[in-house]
Amino acid sequence: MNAEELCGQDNTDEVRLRGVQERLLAQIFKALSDPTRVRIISALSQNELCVHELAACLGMSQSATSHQLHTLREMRLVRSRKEGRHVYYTLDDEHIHDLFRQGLEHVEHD
Amino acid sequence: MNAEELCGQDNTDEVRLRGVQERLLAQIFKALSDPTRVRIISALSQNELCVHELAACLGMSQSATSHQLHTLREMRLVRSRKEGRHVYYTLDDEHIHDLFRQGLEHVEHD
DNA sequence: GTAATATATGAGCAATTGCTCATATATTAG
DNA sequence: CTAATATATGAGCAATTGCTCATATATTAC
Repeated sequence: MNAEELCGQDNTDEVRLRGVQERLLAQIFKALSDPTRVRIISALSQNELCVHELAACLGMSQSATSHQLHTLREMRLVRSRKEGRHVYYTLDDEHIHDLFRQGLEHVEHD
Repeated sequence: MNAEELCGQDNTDEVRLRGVQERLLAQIFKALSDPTRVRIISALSQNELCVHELAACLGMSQSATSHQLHTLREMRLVRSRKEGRHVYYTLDDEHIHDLFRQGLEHVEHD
């Protein structure tokens, strides 16, 4: 049995696609792999918040919060909406909410 | 509105519990945040495999594979079973399988 | 017994990361 | 206009991480 068969793949295109998906998946999980970012997702799963509200909520500096939001925005896990001086953040879509909640369930049932 | 209210929490015990859960959740996501580990989970979601089979499948050294399996075992995402000289790994439970598949769906629908 | 095979693990190192600090930009208040 | 407020971002630094290399342990083959 060769390595591809052990991985449960025989079609070359499928293997390539799977490889791309695994990298993308790792990126999403990576975005969720930091406690601060999980707390941000957690807070945003309940309220739309602007940066300085989030910073207060996390007990972190404006700069640190903004940097993390930048990361989350790049990963398309959050969306921002500008209103005057404020920039309000929300979760980008229901998928993220679901992934977060399913992870939380996993933690709760431990 | 104070910071706790912005986080959607008013009860102190709830806040503490939520904090613990967020850390645990970040740990699980962290374990899934590396492409190599995602590939391991992906492979194990299809077959039970021993270390050198996994190494071949990943195209990585025995040592690197074993180190990553150690991490995954510590996080209780995989389980090992010894049989003679071989140590066979499987996903620890259905929850991990579900989390992996839901993440994958998210990637596929992008 | 020795040799070969399978796995685990400590040390070390380059790359990445999450913060701080300083600073830039943008909007509102006076 | 100037001052205050809200956010973004580059530089830098300490901590973490994912690998390699060497080596230890365990099992099987002879």
